[in-house]
Amino acid sequence: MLSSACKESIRAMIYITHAGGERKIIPVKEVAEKLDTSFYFLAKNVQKLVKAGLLFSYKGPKGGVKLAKKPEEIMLIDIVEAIDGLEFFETCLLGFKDCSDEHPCAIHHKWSDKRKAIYKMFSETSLKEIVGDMEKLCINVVF
Amino acid sequence: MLSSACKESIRAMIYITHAGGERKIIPVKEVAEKLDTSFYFLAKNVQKLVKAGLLFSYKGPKGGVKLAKKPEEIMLIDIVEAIDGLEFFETCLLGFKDCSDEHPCAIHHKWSDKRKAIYKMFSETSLKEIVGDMEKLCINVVF
DNA sequence: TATATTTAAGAATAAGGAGTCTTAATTCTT
DNA sequence: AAGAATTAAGACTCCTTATTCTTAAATATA
Repeated sequence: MLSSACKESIRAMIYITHAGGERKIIPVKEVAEKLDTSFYFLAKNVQKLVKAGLLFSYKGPKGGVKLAKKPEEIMLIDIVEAIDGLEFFETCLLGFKDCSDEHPCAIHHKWSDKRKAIYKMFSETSLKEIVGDMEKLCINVVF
Repeated sequence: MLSSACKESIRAMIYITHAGGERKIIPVKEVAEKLDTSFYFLAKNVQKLVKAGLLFSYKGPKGGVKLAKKPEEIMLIDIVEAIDGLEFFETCLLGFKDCSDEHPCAIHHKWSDKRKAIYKMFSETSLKEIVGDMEKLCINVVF
C-alpha cells in the first residue's frame, strides 16, 4: 500500500527527527548512509518533502535538511501525502468506477471503516510519538 | 493496495457468479465486454484463477469458465492470494527489514490491528454474500 | 473430418516507477 | 576570490508490471 519511496521517506524522517530534530541540520548523505540506501534515490524523495513544507534545506558546506515543524506537528499522513498522494483513501477497493457513499458497491461500507481507521492512524501518529517510542524502547531507529 | 489486475479479477468473479455461478459456462469474451475491459488482460488473469482452483475452464465452442466451488466457498482473500499474493499482509508497513512481533517497529502493533481487520474482512466475505447484496440492493454488478 | 470457437501459453511491446547520473545553483571556508 | 560541499533539477537508464498479440491446443458442431 505504501510505495518503497514512501516507506523510505518515513524512515528518513524518523532518522532526521532522532538525529537533528528541528534544530540541527543533517546532510542527506548522512541519512542515506545510516539507512543503508541510495543517496540519489533518497535525495529525490527529500526534495518532495522540502516542497511539501516538511523539511527545510540548506545548500553548501554544513548544508543538509532539518524539520520544518515541531516533531509533534508532523504526522505520518503528511509524509504519505507528499510522496504517494492520498489516492488510496479516495478510490473504490474493487475499482468500480462510480462507487461512492451515495452509490456504494457491496463492500463499500465495510471497507470504508477499515480505510478510515488507517487514515486515522496515519493522521494521529506524529514523528515525535514514533521516535519517542523507539528511543524509550531502546529500538534502533534505523534497524 | 490491490493491483488493477486484482480489482478487475474480483469484478470478473462477481460477474461470473452473477451470470453463471457454479453451473453455467461463461466465455471470457463475454466477461470482458460486460466489464468494458481488455479481453487479453482479463484472459491472462483468468488463467491464474483457473490455476488457483477457483475457476474451471473449457476450451472450444461453447467453452468458457465457471466457478470451481460454491459461491459461498470462494472468499475475496482467495482471489487476492491468486492474483497479488499475500505479501501485503506479511511485511512491515514502514519497510524495516527486521521488524517482527518479537522485534517490532514503533507502529507495528497499531498496524497489525488494522491489517488483521482487513485480512478478516477479505477472509469472511464470500462471492455469494457480495453478489447477493448487489442483487438485493438492485445494484448492477458491473457498474 | 473440417471448420469455427475458445482457452493456454508465452512472446512482444508499452508504460510507469525505481534508481542513477550530470549539471547548475548556492554557500561556507580559506 | 577560489575552491569545496551540498542541495536542486532534470535527463537518463533499468526493471517490473501492465497490456497486447501470436500461436498452439482442445473441442463442439456441421
